[in-house]
Amino acid sequence: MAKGEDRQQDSVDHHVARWSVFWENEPAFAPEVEGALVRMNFIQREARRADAVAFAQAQELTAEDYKTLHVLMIQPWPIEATPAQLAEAAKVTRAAMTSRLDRLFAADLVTRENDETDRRRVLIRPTAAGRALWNKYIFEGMARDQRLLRALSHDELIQLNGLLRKVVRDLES
Amino acid sequence: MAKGEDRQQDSVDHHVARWSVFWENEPAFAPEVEGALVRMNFIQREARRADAVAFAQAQELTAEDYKTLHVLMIQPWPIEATPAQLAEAAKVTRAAMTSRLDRLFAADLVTRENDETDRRRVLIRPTAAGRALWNKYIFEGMARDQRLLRALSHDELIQLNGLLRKVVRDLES
DNA sequence: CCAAACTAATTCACCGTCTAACTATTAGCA
DNA sequence: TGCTAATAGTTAGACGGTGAATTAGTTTGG
Repeated sequence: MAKGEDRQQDSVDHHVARWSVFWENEPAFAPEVEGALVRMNFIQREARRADAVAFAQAQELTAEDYKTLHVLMIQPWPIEATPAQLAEAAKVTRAAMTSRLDRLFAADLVTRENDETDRRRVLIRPTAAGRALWNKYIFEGMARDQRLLRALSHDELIQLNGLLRKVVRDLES
Repeated sequence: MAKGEDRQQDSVDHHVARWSVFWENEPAFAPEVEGALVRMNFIQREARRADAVAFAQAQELTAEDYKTLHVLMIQPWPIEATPAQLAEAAKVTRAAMTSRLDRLFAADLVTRENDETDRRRVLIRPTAAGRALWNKYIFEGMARDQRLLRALSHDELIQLNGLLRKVVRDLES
């Protein structure tokens, strides 16, 4: 803003401009910080909404259950995982993963198998139907993601990842 | 990546690199798109987690209830709003807002008043205690947000907002 | 070698959200 | 005017998540 080139605004600019009136001389208020977080929130929300709509129409499975299937399919190990590994990958608690796996198991999309070398553990594997369903939706999901960020050129996407990567690295250290 | 300058990686780079093996020649798979979305998700999740921790320690109010108080305090109108307006600002359904307001009302942080000019409507106003509580937490929240994005310089934050603004404007149109 | 500590998966109670239905009130229009 | 449609807020029931407690199996150290 105020850079000679009169950049187009979004709704977040309006919100932040109004807040700035409250906290004009307040050092804790950083408009660029608040703006960036609100915008990321907006984009994420839109992504979840689009996913939910797609899976609601499909009727075959929920977005959550697809995500579970997805983290199972892209495990580093061939094609099996424990509930705990899946819970970590999907970023939910183990209790939540148990209930997700109940549904996938009931729909014959995964198998539960006792690990004989450590009998506390359970090994989850996708069935043929599970693999087929994942294949059916994986590319549609990617297409939705591309549509979401279609406003950015390839170079801009690389630039965006560069900035986000700095933040993530800092938070991970 | 592969630009002469050997940039530091984050965990998302590893995931995406592994996925790339699956979909090497698949045009629907855009590593920069998936990376950007996963990173935004990571950052948002971290923000929510930090907020939840802060309010759990405080014991006075949940992060959700604070957010409700917040959207009430920063309304464009002097300092009153209907449940519907608050629901839209907080991005939850009206039903969810009803239950949030029940809690705030029970804690004497807001008042409910019948609008005599349109008797379907209810006007919500913060009490003195509600205003005080908002004031108590607003700057801590801003400080958390700044800490979250501390890895970026001022210029980088402006750059980041420029990119995100493009995406948001596209999605809003 | 066995008790204590740890780990894996599950169950349970509770929470906050959502959708859909319902009540009350207002607006539109024949 | 009086009927219909739209709108504001709430309520009811289901869903998915969490954290704590439970059951079962494994590891560790005196």
